[in-house]
Amino acid sequence: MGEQVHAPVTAYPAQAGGETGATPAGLRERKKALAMRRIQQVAIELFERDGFAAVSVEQVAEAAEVSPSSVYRYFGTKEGLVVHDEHDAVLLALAPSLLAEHDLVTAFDLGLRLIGAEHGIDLERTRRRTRLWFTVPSIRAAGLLMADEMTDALAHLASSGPRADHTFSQARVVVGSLVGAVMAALHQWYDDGMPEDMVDRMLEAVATVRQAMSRPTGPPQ
Amino acid sequence: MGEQVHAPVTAYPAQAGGETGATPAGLRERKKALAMRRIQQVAIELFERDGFAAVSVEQVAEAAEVSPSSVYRYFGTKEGLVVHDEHDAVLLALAPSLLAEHDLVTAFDLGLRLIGAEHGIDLERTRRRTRLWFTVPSIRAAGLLMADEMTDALAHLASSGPRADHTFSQARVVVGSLVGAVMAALHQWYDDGMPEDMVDRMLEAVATVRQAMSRPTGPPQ
DNA sequence: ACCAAAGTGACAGTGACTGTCAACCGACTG
DNA sequence: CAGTCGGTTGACAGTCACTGTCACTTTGGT
Repeated sequence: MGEQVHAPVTAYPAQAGGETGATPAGLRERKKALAMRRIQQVAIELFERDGFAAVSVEQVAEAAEVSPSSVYRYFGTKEGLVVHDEHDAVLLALAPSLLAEHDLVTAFDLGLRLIGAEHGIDLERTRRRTRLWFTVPSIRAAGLLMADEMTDALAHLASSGPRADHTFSQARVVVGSLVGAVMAALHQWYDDGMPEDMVDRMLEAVATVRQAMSRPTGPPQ
Repeated sequence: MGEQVHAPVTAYPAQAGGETGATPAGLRERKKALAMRRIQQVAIELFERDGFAAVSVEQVAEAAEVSPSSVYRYFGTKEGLVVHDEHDAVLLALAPSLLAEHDLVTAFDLGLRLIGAEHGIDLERTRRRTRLWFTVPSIRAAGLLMADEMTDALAHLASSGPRADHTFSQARVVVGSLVGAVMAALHQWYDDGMPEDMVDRMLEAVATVRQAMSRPTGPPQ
């Protein structure tokens, strides 16, 4: 029965109709997307100003002029207000074509550039969200769960397409390690004061892993 | 004020005195460790039987003959009852010596074997906890947060010791990718019905990453 | 205009989590 | 062995995240 799940982070409620282009067609969806953006904006500002714990979902709802019910419908959890990322859907939509033309690691590299560019457009927003990410444990947990689900989704795509040169099991491991590396890079980027080179950090991380792992240091004994 | 943090997972309350050998010295600590083990055992059984959501912390406390306050003091959150792992402290304690004698990836490999052996001793318990891990999103989130903190801790150790051939930044990325790979392997192990070869799966994962990442596929264009 | 479907807000209820405080117990002092 | 000191425990009260439900409204198609 009642229990604080903290979970349905990846339940992108707007994903229903299966979008293709940049701007959705339905007027209904557009309004929803707009409302979500406004609510998230308001929430992040309140969280940064007064502290995540000190702001209740009800306050966010009031400030955004919607009911608490709607906040939960849209974002699932309080943490979802911060970690929900509209660009995730874009990446997921683009992934198949990337994977059709490149090998896994290269496709990941390209996807990273794309996503990074999106985030670079509103870097200040990205900074605010990242600050909350590393400041509030429960937000980080929710974000990591999202990353985990993304890993799974990408591994599925990578192992199901035509050019798939990995089994699902292998793809999962490779994507998992890539995501792990990027997460670490994000952490380092945050520790360094979040300068403008976020994407470069992440790409560099992939390169670092490549180097460290390619050293032929077999299992000992 | 008042907020379900889901966080202090890595707060090993029993770690206070800085243990060295296998069995702690203080009688007080021993009782605490024993109580924690009993509580966790009871909790996991109840969760598996009735479902995580259907069992309240109060019920766990009652079944384990302690107060709810104590449960929270020991495990921090309801999820902590599942994800808390006594072996983590062991790994953390052993890591410095491993890192002093081997390079990062090799040390990780060895640590994996050790930890894996510990878990192999009570494989059924490990299976039960893993099942809950992948069944209940909030538990997975808590576990991922723990893994993240472990990553950080290991990266620190790897970059601070004498033999450190990585900066903290590099070590963090490498460990991050290794942990990511192992997590993916764990997921795959679960999907395959959790046979006896858990450790081998994880080691294989590291090898897979090594191979996938060593392919000289530089950034395109 | 009419209708079916989907979205919205109001409401009540559960339980996870926090902070506090008095009672208590194990560990060292003389 | 008595004393006492620091940390541990359990009781209690309070907050709020989250769930389920339902009447009401809005939207998109006829």
